[in-house]
Amino acid sequence: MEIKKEVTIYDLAKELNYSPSTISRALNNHKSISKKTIKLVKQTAERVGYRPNNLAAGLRNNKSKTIGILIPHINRPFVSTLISGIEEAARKAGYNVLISQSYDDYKNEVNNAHTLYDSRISGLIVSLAMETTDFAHFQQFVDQGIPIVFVDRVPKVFNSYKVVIDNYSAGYKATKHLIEGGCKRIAHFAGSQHRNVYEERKKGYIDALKEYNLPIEKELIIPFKTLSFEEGKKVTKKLLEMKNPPDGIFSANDTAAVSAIICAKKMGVSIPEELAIIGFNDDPISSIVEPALSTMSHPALKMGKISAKRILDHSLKDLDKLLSEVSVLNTEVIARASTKPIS
Amino acid sequence: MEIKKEVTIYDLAKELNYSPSTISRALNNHKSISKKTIKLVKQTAERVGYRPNNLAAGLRNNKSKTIGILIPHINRPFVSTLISGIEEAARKAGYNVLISQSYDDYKNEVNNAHTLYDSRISGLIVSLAMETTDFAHFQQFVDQGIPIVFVDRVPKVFNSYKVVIDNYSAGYKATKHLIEGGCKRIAHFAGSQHRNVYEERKKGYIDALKEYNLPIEKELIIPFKTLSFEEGKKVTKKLLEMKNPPDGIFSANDTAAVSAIICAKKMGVSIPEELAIIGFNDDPISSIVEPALSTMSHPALKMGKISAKRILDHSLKDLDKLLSEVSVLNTEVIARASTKPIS
DNA sequence: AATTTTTACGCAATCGGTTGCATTAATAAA
DNA sequence: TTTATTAATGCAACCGATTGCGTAAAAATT
Repeated sequence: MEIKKEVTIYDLAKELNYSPSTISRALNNHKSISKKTIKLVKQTAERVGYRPNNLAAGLRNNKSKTIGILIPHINRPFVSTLISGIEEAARKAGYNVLISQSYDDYKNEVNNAHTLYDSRISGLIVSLAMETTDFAHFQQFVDQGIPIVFVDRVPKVFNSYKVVIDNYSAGYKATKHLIEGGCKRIAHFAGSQHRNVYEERKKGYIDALKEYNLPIEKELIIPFKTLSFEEGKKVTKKLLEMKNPPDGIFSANDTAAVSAIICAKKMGVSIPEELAIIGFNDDPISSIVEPALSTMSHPALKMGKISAKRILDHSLKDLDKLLSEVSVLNTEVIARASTKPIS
Repeated sequence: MEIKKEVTIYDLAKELNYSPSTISRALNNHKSISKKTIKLVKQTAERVGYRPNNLAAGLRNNKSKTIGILIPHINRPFVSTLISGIEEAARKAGYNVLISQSYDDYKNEVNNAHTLYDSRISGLIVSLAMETTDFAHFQQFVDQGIPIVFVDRVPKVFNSYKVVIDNYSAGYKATKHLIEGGCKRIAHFAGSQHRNVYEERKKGYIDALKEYNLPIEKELIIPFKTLSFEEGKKVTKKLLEMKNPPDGIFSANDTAAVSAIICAKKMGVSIPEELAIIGFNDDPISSIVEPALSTMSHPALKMGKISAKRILDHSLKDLDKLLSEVSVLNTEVIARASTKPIS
């Protein structure tokens, strides 16, 4: 199988008796090239099947029109929708999207950051691994003026773009929703306290309890490792076997919340009467489980689009300036059958 | 903000008094470079924070170590898991992964194929858009000897790598499962007949009916556009309002199947006694819905890994030769509560 | 008509690795 | 010791697009 020779701007130049510079400028709509020439060049390019070589352009510009994504796991509803939003915005702007998953492992995150850097991406979108506390692997991007957008799971200290929801407020709202439904003993399924999202949700939970003069009980605040289905079932079983079991659960994600519903039902505990449950994320399973899970909305698509936009707009900006813009999106309680109506 | 000068192999060359060629070869473990030199070069590279420029290497080699993915929608369980599998295998081999979604639109698919080509990917993994019937946009890859792996939704005619499940057999098994549970009138939620997956599932369905001497009734074979939740509800309602409603449904995906369960329950139809339902894919919702949905397994992660492997191994192969290998994976009935046990 | 400005384009260097073809030094074989 | 090999490295061209600077021709201005 012979490989066809690719057509380059040099071929176009020869064909049209122009210099490669003119071809290049014509293809990029450079203002110093006449409309007529531009049209001619583009038509010819189309006709002969010219395709630009991003690698060559990228090398020359020292940056490819590519956004890199570094997330824990692709195959989770929130993340895949986030990526979808990024991809859509990026593609509209003529950018490609590189993905990599850390599997919530710090070392993978470091390696992937380097690998993405090697492709001279023009921006990086990151959702941190569960236990990442050191951010040196992002420094090289900063050194090169490459914008970083942290999304959802963001560092507290690192100076950069951030796109988040108000997790504190969300935790507060979720807990308040349970309280207003009549819950007196509310357990919390908490994620890693290294991560802002889980730390803040927990704070919101605690402050809501305080607000309503409910006691904060250590044994009702369960630290999870991964907020998985299995973990959720185990924890729920233990909780319900307590002499004084909780009458409400605020879970930091839907997966664990759904497992709680299933476990509680199996144990004959009625939902929401004996145990009200609210989750987080509005995953597809949350509206399918029975009773349907009340949860907090999580605008994944929008967060993705905003993140991409931050990067796309970055080059237009005064450097130094707005490098640390934080976008905080709103979330709301999605009340369904797993919690009681406000009494 | 000043941008730090990046360190290149030329800097390493100067630092170590070697030529750039030697540095390059050392970094790539070329056999003609002494172990000592290799070690020295790599240590120095590490120390001074050298990072290779993929764009430069890619330009020279006319191919970047990158796998391109072209799928309809990222945020679907099957697809995001497929991507996860691809990403994992690719990264292990030092490859990056570019993603793009067609949104099941032919024109997007064409554009994205070109855009991915522009990045000189070393292989393309495609799951076709719903209505794609022309494959000219893939020709440029063939012309350049760039391997294409079609996965799940594959063309019938295009000569290329393919990774699929045996959809015919799966359709047959699913239908047989319903029949053996006692169903006599089985409806089928069918997808676009342009796509192998849906066409073959339907054939399997039909042949199973024939096998068991059940009549094939046109009005029970429902052509869906997108197999969405909304579509599923509408169709189910109509079906159940027939004078002679079906007692079983084989849906070509889980989304529509779950919607059927929910709709049937709402209408007071008992599942599986009056209506047995089996879906396809084993999406997370299928085990959460009540009654839990029987479905066909769909080895997304494995399909992803195999697809990536095809591309990674491609360069090792005799060209011309095995360019059209087809990998067919097995699927099984996952029997749950939405179908009756074999009688 | 002479001068200035604008328009439209070309020249050539550059981005950072890679690699075929030397070349030199070191080792082995004769 | 001489010659043949082998090992280790350097030279220089190349990949394809971009862009600062220069220039000729056309248009505008005086």
